[in-house]
Amino acid sequence: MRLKDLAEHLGLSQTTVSRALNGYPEVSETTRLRVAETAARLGYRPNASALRLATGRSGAIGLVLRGAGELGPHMSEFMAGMSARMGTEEIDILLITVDNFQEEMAAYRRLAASQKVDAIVLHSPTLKDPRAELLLELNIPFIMHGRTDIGQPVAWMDIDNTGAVERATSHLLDLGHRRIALLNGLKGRTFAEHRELGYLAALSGRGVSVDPALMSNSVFTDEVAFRLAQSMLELRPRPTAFLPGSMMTALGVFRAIRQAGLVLGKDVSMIAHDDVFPYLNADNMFPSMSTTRSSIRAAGTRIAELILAILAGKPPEGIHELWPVELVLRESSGPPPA
Amino acid sequence: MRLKDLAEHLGLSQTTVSRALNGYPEVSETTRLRVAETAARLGYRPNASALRLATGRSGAIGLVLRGAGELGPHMSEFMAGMSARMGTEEIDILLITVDNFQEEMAAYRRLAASQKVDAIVLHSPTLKDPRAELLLELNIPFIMHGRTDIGQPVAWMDIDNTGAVERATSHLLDLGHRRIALLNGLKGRTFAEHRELGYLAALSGRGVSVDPALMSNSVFTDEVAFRLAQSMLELRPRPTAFLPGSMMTALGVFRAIRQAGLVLGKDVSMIAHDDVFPYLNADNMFPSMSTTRSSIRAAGTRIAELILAILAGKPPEGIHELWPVELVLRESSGPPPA
DNA sequence: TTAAAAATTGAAATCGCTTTGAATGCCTCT
DNA sequence: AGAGGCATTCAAAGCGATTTCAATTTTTAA
Repeated sequence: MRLKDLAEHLGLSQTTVSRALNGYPEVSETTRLRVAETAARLGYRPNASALRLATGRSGAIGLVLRGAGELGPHMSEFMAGMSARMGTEEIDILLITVDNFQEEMAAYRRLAASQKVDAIVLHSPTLKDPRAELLLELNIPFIMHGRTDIGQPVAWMDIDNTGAVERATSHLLDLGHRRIALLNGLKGRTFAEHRELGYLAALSGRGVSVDPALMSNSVFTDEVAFRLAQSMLELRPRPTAFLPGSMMTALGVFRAIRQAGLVLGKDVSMIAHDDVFPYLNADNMFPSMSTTRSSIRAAGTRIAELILAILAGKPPEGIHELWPVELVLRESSGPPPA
Repeated sequence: MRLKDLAEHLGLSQTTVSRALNGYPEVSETTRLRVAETAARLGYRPNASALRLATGRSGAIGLVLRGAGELGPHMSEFMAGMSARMGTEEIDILLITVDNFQEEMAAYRRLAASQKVDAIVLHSPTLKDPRAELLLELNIPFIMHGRTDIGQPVAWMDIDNTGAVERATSHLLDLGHRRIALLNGLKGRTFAEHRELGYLAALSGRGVSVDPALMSNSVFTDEVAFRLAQSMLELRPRPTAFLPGSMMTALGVFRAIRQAGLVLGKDVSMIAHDDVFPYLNADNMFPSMSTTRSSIRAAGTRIAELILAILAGKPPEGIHELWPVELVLRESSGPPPA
């Protein structure tokens, strides 16, 4: 069922039918109703490719994932959030996976040249992210989940990682902890650097010296965290508190603590960063987990909203949004053992 | 940079340039080379919308998720697998989320009418899945991850859930277990029904009676599993073995076992189904986890391959693929306590 | 040397929509 | 009654590619 068929069926021209369906004013109310009714009855939907070609809008936004493994729990929550918002509009999400940095850059060039997407979501930025520079150069609208500093203004939305870790660290220091381990994300990632800043600021604020052995950078998986925590717990004096960068990491640390015969919340404290996974509730753990909390799904929804705003004409360079992070104290954090 | 510009730049017609780029035989080797070189140098890429309109192929395959929450660890692994394969081709994945069954059906109708996708991947089927009937009626190619019985042949790829659970259950029975708890997926889902079949077959094969209190149906999350296992462990006589349907479920059961002061692998045995998550390794758990194993990511890759085959003309009704499931015995399973 | 066949190129139609510019009919006003 | 204005409608020109069919040039064969 093409527009042409529908028009013939109605005894009208394509022009009029198109206008009626798209809500243009120069169509009489009676025809509009008749057209709408018939279109609905016959299940007419404009051909997506034709519509895109005619309007010059692809009606899609792109998300490029590096290494397929990047599609983990964090990313899928984020996407769920984006998708929930985009579903309402007629915009869909294009998922592209690449194997490395080179391919990622190539993918952006391809997306731009083929005009497959109207905008791009950039995530997991580094401090000076060349991808942002490329997209700027390619002149394709984009928004960054996170921040980068490339000398030119870009649209971004981020959470206050520095503030979050600073508060958590300060709280532990207030409780009397002096050996606090930070299980951070990969070196070079903006969020990890920001968290480190918060950690260091809190320590130096109280005049506590920094022990590099208590700082690690890695991916956020149960397993890696288990090993890291395990070896840290062998240090003497051993750390009395942990700051795992994600809930997955927290699970690994938790295991290491138990493995060492220690009790979480008594012998060792922990404040994890919680991106709020529906299937991993900090409240329902034993002991319940103290967290710095910020819903990554909500972030996805917000990013989608901001993209829509950009596509509607809002200047990207003005879009900067920093979300505060909650500190939720539960049973896993307490004073250090005497 | 449009084809027209490129053609003018080369002093050739659009026809010839198009042919040269698409590898048609009626173009001299020298021109082809010249065209290819220039196109690469100028970074020409055909406009995706125009190409789609002209060829009638949308170059995308659709994946509809119900309730955004469906985009959990299983789905993202599956998608990672699909995406890895699709990336090689010029086919992208369209992600659509809907809120309920009605909307899902509507989404398929929309996809079909607007010709936004060339094919659809159907997942998490029920025993008689109306979505499959709809897609058949809409005459849009699709493949099902899982199985359904609607009286007409559809393309599918599935793992042998029945066989997997039957073997795991039989093994536990052989070890002497008599009270074996099955933590199954949602009632009505084909995979869950198939697993139940395997469970029941193994029990009746050894003349062991079925206790409905040891069978549950739920989503696969840590939390729910924890509660279910906790209440099952209060039964007397209590179960001596668990069959959790996923690794998330296994973690919850694990917690419940420890919470009850019992030791996994000694007091209670466990064989979990492992979909192979890169961040949750059965081998590295303590104790290491016995599993029935089948990579859901590999399944995604295979589904992508089968879709490509269908798009290339292979008749869907002949595509049926049943993957065997490995039984990997590790420390979490042993004989019941004396 | 020339006719026929093969290789190579191009003009124009096509895909299904939106949108511009023109046309039609009907009022209203003088 | 005729002109100007408004509300509707439509024919046709894009959008940027592929593909059909025709035209031209080059090879081959007689």
